[in-house]
Amino acid sequence: MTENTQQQHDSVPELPTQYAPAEVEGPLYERWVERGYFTADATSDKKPYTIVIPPPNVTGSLHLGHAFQHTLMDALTRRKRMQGYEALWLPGMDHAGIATQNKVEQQLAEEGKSRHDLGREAFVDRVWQWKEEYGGKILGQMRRLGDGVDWSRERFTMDEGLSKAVQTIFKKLYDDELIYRAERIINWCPRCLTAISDIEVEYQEDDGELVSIRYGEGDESLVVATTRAETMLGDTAVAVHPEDERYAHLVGKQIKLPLTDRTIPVVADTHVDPEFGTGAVKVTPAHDPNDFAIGQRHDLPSMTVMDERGVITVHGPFLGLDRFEARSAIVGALREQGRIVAEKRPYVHSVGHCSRCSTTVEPRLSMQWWVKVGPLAQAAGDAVRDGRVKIHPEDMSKRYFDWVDNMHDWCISRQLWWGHRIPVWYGPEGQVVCVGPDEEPPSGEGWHQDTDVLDTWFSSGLWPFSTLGWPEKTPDLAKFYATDVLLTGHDIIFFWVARMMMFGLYAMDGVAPFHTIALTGLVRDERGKKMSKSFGNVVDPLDWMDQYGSDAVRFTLAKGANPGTDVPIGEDWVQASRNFANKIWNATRFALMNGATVEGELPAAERLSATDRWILSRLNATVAEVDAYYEDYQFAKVSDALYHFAWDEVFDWYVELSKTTFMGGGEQAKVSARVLGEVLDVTLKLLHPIVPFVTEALWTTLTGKESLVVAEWPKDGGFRDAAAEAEIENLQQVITEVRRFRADQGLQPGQRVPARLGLSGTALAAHEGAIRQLLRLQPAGEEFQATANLTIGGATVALDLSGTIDVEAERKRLAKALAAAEKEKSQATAKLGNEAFLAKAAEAAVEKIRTRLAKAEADIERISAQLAALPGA
RNA sequence: GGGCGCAUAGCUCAGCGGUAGAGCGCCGCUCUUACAAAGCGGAUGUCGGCGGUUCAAAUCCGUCUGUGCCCACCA
Repeated sequence: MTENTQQQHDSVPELPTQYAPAEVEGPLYERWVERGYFTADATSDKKPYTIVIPPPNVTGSLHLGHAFQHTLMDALTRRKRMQGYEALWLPGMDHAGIATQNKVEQQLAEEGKSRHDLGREAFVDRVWQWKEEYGGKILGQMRRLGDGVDWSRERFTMDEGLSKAVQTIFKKLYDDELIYRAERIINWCPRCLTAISDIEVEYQEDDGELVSIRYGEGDESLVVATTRAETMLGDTAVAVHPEDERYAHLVGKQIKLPLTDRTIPVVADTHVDPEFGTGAVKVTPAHDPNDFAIGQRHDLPSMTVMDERGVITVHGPFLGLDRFEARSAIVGALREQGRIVAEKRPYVHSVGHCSRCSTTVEPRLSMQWWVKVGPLAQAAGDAVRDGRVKIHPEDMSKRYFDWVDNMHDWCISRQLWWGHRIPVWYGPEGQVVCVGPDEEPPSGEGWHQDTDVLDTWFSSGLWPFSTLGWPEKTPDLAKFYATDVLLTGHDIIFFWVARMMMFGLYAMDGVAPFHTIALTGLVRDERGKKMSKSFGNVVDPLDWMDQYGSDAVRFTLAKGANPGTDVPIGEDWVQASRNFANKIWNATRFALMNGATVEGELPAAERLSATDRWILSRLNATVAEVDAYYEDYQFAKVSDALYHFAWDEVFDWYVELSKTTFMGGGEQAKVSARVLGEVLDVTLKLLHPIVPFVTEALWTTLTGKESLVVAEWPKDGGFRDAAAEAEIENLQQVITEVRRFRADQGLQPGQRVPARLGLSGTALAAHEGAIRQLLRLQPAGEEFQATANLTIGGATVALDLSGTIDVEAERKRLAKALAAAEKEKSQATAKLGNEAFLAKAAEAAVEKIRTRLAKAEADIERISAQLAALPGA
């Protein structure tokens, strides 16, 4: 080691031999926040780059799905920040109406109370109290992950500004007649006691029972089939197909409804499928959406037979029974009367369940508020159709169109207490007044506000602009709207993405809320199975972060992020990523020990060794590659490219090849130290958006500069050196082949072998030191006897194994190589003998084959000679 | 009932018209200016089946099988 590098060595801070993320990560994050790196400036001249976080539920805690999406969003914003954008990643939480209300109701239940014991106002206070105490656990976890969000702009969907936004847009939609109130069949959850929208219903195949019941008497009777016998109490007709001759004589007649003293008409409706069941359908307008539609067409009365808890309200033997008890009781009663003509059980059919509590949904006739989605959805579809908004990956756009082009009106009122209360007042004489945010609600005798609140997704639909201050014309809104990328799971395209598109276009004068929708898959376990509590395979990312570091978790997730596809993750993989972080750590340690530096100009190309030029050429190519992948949201490819470049090319080959140079000292060592510094500088920058902690710790040590968070993103300087790349590839081949030979000969890795190298006339001459070093080859002494001669890529390596050469092993090795080369030759020859191929294939393809052939022929000649030269041949 | 996707090494996945790849796992040998959480070397595939297009198919088309997801007012 030269004096100079020794000096630098002494001045370098000591790094431990293992990276300890737990000690590094926390303090770094706090420092970033304190220095305001993540705080965006609405007044800056820089171009904005904005991402709003999909607001996690206030009740939520960080799961791998969040960790995954956050890693990607963080990587995007960190890179853009480094590229000189005014980057804003805006955090916040969703009040999560039903989920939160359920949580607090549970808490109350433990005290033996219900929300009704408290009353509305006190209950809502209690929820706020809960939020302060337990809510937002996820925010702390986001810090652990390293999320570079702007905490000064944190928002909550129930905060004052956002509530104002909700009221403003409600009023605007109401005035534009895009919000209306109507009595319809809605999905009702008898446990949550509220209406829910269509997409909050999850259908699953349940075992049911299809019973066929005879309605009417004698000639004037027919058989209907149903899985929901309890609703028959509310039947107000039977429907048949108009062209169904079996029932033509009954259409228009009244028949007796069993178990009641009512008669109901038989109506003809084309909705009925004559092929299905008996071709006759009982019609219960108040408890089934299809029946409701039939009822509308035939002007049938609606008869509600259940209350909001699903309890029968019809006087008689079934009064007070729960809907499922009533079902069996009614079937039993009908059986006694001999009216059950057929039963089929189990009968598997699709049944709707509440997505919040899994209770079977009860379709129910009720008065609710609706958004008329037609024009809004049209605009939302058009924005994607005409390319103003792009969906990644593209095939997901089909799903988006399926939805927006077929959307039903959206039921937005919820019979809950926690949420944005509907800003409508009703007067004593039936007046209905929608009140804007700056207006006084009507007061006086008989006036009262609607008691319902809005669907949670109503306020989250405003998120990309409400969080920036809308409806006020704030500097933030001007600077950061429209946002750039919306990154979220494909599972909430309908819940959230489509709604933001509708509201954004509507409220912001046709400007879409983002130009790109990047959809991610879902995180799964290492066997590709969905993570769920019932499988017991749910992993808390915090555990892994504690054990392996946040960077390891982040890198693993990014490496799995193939566009739109699900991401499997297992602990082994996190370990592998931790190993990678450790590798980066140690490579940098090595560099520091050898005086790597970023000080001073990078030496001109003429002063660089081929090894230096090779790595710089590869470095620049990698910058270009990584940028291209980032622009295409190919995070897996970004990570993969960096992993291999860093580990294989820089940490293995370049570092190993440079060791001789460093040991040699002198001018060349100084040059390489500068090159290694450069390579590390750029590599750490490239890695930083994905693994921010370890890179920050190392980079600040390496450069002595303030922070990588605000460092400049590398640019492809355009430096390429094909000759150097070819030369180093050749060098790698020589080394690999000799190593293989050594391994075949059973030589131990460290064992030194006398060797004579024939490199003159090849570009490899300059690498003799490295070759000898990496292959443990000693100079040939007086007694040197070449017992093995290897020829690789124009170089010859003669080794003296002092008679210990394992001729059999060598013969086997060579025979194998010869067979491979001969196969290669015959393949290439066949190809080149193919007229059609020569005529039609691209010139480059043909040239490639020719090169292969030439190489194969040379190999055959060489290997044959070596075989012949073997003792005893 | 419609729509979309996927089947490639033991596992999880890239590749998507011109010599089958990665990570993990597996088998050897090694403390060698950083790193054993490492290094070096090695083994492993009728690219789901069958047909077709092409000079050339894991890659394009058809079909079958298996599998996953989404949508739907399946009485």
